[in-house]
Amino acid sequence: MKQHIADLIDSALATLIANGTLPADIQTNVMVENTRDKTHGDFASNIALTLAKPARQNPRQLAQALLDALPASTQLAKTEIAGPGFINFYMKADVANQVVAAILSAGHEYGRQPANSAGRVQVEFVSANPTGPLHVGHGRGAAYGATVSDLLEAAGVQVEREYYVNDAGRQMNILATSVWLRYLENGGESFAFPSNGYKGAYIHDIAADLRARLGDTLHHSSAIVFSDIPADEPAGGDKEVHIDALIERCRALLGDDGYEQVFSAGLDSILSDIRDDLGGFGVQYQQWFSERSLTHTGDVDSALNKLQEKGYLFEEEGNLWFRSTDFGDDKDRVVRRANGQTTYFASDIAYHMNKFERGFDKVVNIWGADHHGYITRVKAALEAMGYDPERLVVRLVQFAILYRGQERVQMSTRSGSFVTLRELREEVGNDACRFFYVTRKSEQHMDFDLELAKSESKDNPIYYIQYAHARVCSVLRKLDEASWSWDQAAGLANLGLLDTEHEKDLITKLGKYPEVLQGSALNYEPHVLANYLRELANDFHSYYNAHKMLIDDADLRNARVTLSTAVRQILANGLQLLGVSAPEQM
RNA sequence: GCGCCCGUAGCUCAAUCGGAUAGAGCAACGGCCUUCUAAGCCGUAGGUUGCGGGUUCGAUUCCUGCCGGGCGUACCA
Repeated sequence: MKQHIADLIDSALATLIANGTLPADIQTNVMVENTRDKTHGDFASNIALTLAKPARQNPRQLAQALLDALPASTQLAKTEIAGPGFINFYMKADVANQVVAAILSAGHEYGRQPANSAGRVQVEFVSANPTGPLHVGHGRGAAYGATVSDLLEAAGVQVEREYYVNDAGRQMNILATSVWLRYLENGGESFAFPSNGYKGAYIHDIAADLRARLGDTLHHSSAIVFSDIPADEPAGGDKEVHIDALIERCRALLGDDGYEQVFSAGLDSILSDIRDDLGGFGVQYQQWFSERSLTHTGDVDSALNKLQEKGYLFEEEGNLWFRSTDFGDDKDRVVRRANGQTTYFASDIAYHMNKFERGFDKVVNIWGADHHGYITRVKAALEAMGYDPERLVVRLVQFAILYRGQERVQMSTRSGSFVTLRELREEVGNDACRFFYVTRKSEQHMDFDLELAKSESKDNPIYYIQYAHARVCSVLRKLDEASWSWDQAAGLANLGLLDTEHEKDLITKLGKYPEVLQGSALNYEPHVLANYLRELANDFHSYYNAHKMLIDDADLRNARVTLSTAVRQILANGLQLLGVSAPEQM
């Protein structure tokens, strides 16, 4: 419809240029938008306002000239000039009503673009370090990433969802050492657990499993383990030095094979827990990408070689640096330390090279807001390697602050006193979790109120929307129980009877769903769809309250029930995209 | 210090890539159940969009300077 109106305006503009009203070289950019206020019609164009200056004409007069030159259309009911020079367009009712038939005929597919019609995109999200269970902060990234992925898929994009597993580096070594120390405790040793170690209960579980599987093959006495280890912080030492020394001791005593057994026991257990957790949250991945694999496959070396060839690496004090300042970064970055160890950033460069080599049209990274400092340097590396950095899209997700009533819940992974995503899901339910997380713009800070998410009342927007869906189902059940009949074909034929404000508003709202979905997807903004569903539910509740559907007048009854089922279809489609169930009864 | 994000009703947040009178929900106040689910609906009130300039027909939106908050500024991952 927008396109149709734009074509009409283009035609009118051509006429005005031909008859000399407008200069031949004028720049025209026709924009047709939805009106915010229905007293302004269904669609509006600001074309007369934008052309007023270059054409040196009064905008309202120009608008009138355009209307005089506008070709006749069978779809428009009327046009008018309003305000400073807007042209408002009113659709004929039967044109607007066609959306109901379109929705019922397409059903679940309504609003979706044909699969794989809009390119191929990778979405990487969550990618939390596998050092412990996911906590509520990760939940927002999970819900956001999953929803954005599903929305893109609905927009016709072929989506590959990926989790980058940070299974390399010091934190993982701290984890392995923590597991081993608990294993030793489990075998009867007693000592002060390092203040910088992982103290969660899950470490005990992993250690117990390890002992059950391997017996005491990894056992050493605490006297040997702690001999000559620098003091921990509570004893007046440095906790970092302390834990690093323990890591080295662990490696030395266990050897490569033994250490690997402990290491992978921790990694495998936590990773499978994360997988299970996300699966339960309705979040699926096509790919779990291991950071360690980048070293094994040689991707890290080849990425560094690539930068070397292009002349962006230099050595200083034994370290190998990437000259990222050539691409707008604040300072250059180390990619390989003097001791030969490559840095995390080097893995990141290799990983992004790997992503780009896989040929996606776009690569979307969903990162926690604390990673925003990395955007510049990663894009710098991509550009240096000869890739187009514009193909990398980074969306930052701000942290969600959890409240229990008025009280703020504190979180800390290391101390083990955090609230896990799993606990949150069990407490408030998956539907409320998924919905609450995406109901705000991702870059907005967000307060997640547990009490509100749990409440089964109208305060809780998710119940409100689900209830609208259930209400339509309820009407159909009543229809069955009573002696009423319902004929969808007759309903569609009688949509012209729906002339109340409530009904016209509902139909208008339904007509906007495809572009809401499209805009929500392409801008990575699920909250737009969430808000739309809230509004649609609101319109339906108002309608339901004002007019009875189960009435004697068969034509009107058929029309109203038919409209209601179209609303139900859109609610179901939208909720499914948000990862929320659409219950038939509540 | 520098960089990025944010600042909108008492609270939590919108505002369709510059549009018309800045909108919802909570909370407050007043109404609506003999009627398809009151898990709902209707109404009232609530604003100098942090502050000051600038750009133009028109600014919450773009530019600039302040104020306030968050994050970052690693040879950590």
